[in-house]
Amino acid sequence: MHIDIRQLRYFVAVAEELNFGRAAEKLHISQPPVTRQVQQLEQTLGSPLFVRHAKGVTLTPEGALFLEEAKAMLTLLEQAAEKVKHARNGELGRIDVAIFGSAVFGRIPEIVLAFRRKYPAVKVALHTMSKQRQLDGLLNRSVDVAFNRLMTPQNGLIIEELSREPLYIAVADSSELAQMDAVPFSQLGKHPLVLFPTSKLPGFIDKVRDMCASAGFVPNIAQEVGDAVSGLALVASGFGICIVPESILNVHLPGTVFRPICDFDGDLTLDLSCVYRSNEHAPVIENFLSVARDVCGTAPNDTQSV
Amino acid sequence: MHIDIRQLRYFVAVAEELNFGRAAEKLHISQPPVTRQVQQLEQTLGSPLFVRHAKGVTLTPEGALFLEEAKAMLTLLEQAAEKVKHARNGELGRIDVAIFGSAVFGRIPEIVLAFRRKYPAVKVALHTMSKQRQLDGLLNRSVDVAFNRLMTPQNGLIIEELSREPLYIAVADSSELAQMDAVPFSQLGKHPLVLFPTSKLPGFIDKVRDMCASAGFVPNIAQEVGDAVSGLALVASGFGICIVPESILNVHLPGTVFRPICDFDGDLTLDLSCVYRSNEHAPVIENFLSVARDVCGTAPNDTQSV
DNA sequence: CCGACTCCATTCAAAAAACGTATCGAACAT
DNA sequence: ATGTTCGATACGTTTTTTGAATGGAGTCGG
Repeated sequence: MHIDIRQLRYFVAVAEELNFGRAAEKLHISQPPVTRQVQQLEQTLGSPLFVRHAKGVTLTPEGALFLEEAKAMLTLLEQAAEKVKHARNGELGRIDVAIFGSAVFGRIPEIVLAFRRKYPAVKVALHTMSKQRQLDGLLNRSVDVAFNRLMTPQNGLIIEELSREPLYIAVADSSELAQMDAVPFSQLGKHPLVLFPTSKLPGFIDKVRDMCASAGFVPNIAQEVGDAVSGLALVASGFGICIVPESILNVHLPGTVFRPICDFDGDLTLDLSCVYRSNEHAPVIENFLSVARDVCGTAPNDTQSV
Repeated sequence: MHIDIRQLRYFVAVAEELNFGRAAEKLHISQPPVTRQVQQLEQTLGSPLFVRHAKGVTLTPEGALFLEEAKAMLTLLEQAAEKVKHARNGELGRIDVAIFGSAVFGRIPEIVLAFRRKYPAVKVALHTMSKQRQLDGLLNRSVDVAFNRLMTPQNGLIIEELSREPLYIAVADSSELAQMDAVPFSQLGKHPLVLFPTSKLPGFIDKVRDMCASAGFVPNIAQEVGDAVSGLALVASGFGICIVPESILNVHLPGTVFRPICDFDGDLTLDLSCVYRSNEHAPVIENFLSVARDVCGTAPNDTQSV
């Protein structure tokens, strides 16, 4: 009643040799099983596949038709097995990567491009989302790798720093600060600050407050904006100044210039980290991480977890 | 070492239920065989397909990938069996039909269209060729059904008359014959005849000679032409007259008119027959023949064979 | 015309594989 | 701690598959 792969193999062998005996030889078995399996196949299909005559056999029209189908199935089977092997090597599949808004100005595009070049059969799905959604996504497995900054350690997740960017000040080119080669940190207290909202980059606002406190003043936070480009636009319009990581220097907005910060002996950098599940060892993800490390020139063990 | 259809079925069942026990129930077997077949499949694929945890199982990425492939294979298998069944019913496949040059003016297009409408999945290949090539093609199986006229019985082939057309005379409209409602047969001796060459329609020239002999004169064969339209063109140019079967009346060539023949008590018709192998019982061919008979309104037993 | 040969089908006993019952063991939940 | 759920394992039984031997139909050459 049921068709068997073996029946297909035997049938194809006979169809190719047009001779039961030689087919059996090719299959490294004796001839009777070949006869029986083909007979069985013919019975389940309800139609003879060969016409037997004294000198070998020939395919019936139905046999010729079924030969095509049988071959297709056998190759499909092999290809399926091959695909699984490739998936196992992380060369095939899909990876969901969560990024943050201004990530497109940094090294993340480089990473994705390098990965796509190395593993063209892997589908990379990029999702821009907030830090909290990234964490949720990682835990409910809708995200495999998340990129963000200033991550706080989290149960079951590994945070791996890929690079660390110095902070710059974005100022209007009409501003007096634009005249300086580098802006002393103390100036931050004397100008209105444009910052990213807490929901988008939690921790950054606290980091700025801490830095200012250590320098003995409180920042004058004038406005929170949703994304880096909007912030720069406000800066250009003379609204205030903005603290940005180095990658934002790739954004050339008329009316704004970037200046390094001087006269501060604390930490004036912002990290770029990737986050992934600690219990996950899918080859696709590991391959992606290793490409990311490669692009950023870091070793795989610069990690912190809980 | 080898993947089995059963393994695929069991795997798909488990993947759909995400539970070995329920899958076994659905398959109407006990649970251990399911476990074993899936284990075996995983081993041959070299990759786990499920992660087992206390409450059922979930698919690994490789498992999800292989599930798609497995389903595709199973449906392909069913479709293949279905196709064979259709081929067996003559609803699928290919048929090679040989026709003669001027057949396009007769009922053959009707037949082919009716067949295509009834069996849209069958590919009909039409080949225009000479009578001898038709016979060769039938014997070497490159042709399944041939249409022609005045066939002589042949070993292994069945000749079946589908219709019988009265003969007409094609004359130039400027000719005196065009004035008559019907042309007396005796007039054929008094005008030059345009005929088809022996190679294209063997027998027709002899038939004409015989008819003339029985009427007591010899025809004046002026010219042999390759096809009916060329013959009519010669007629229009005043070269002579032409004996044509009724279906040629569908050809409206300016300068020619057709007239029935009168005053002859012998046979003034030409047959349209189809020829096929007597030992062949492929359903596609039988279906085609039955459509041809249907279109021509003949019974299936108007045959002559050797 | 007859015997040798080729090739597919069948028989039958042995080997292999699949199955089911019973049981184990781990992971939760109460 | 105890019961429950669910997948894995052990093992005896049944089913299926296999191979060697044989049968039987058709073909070829002398």
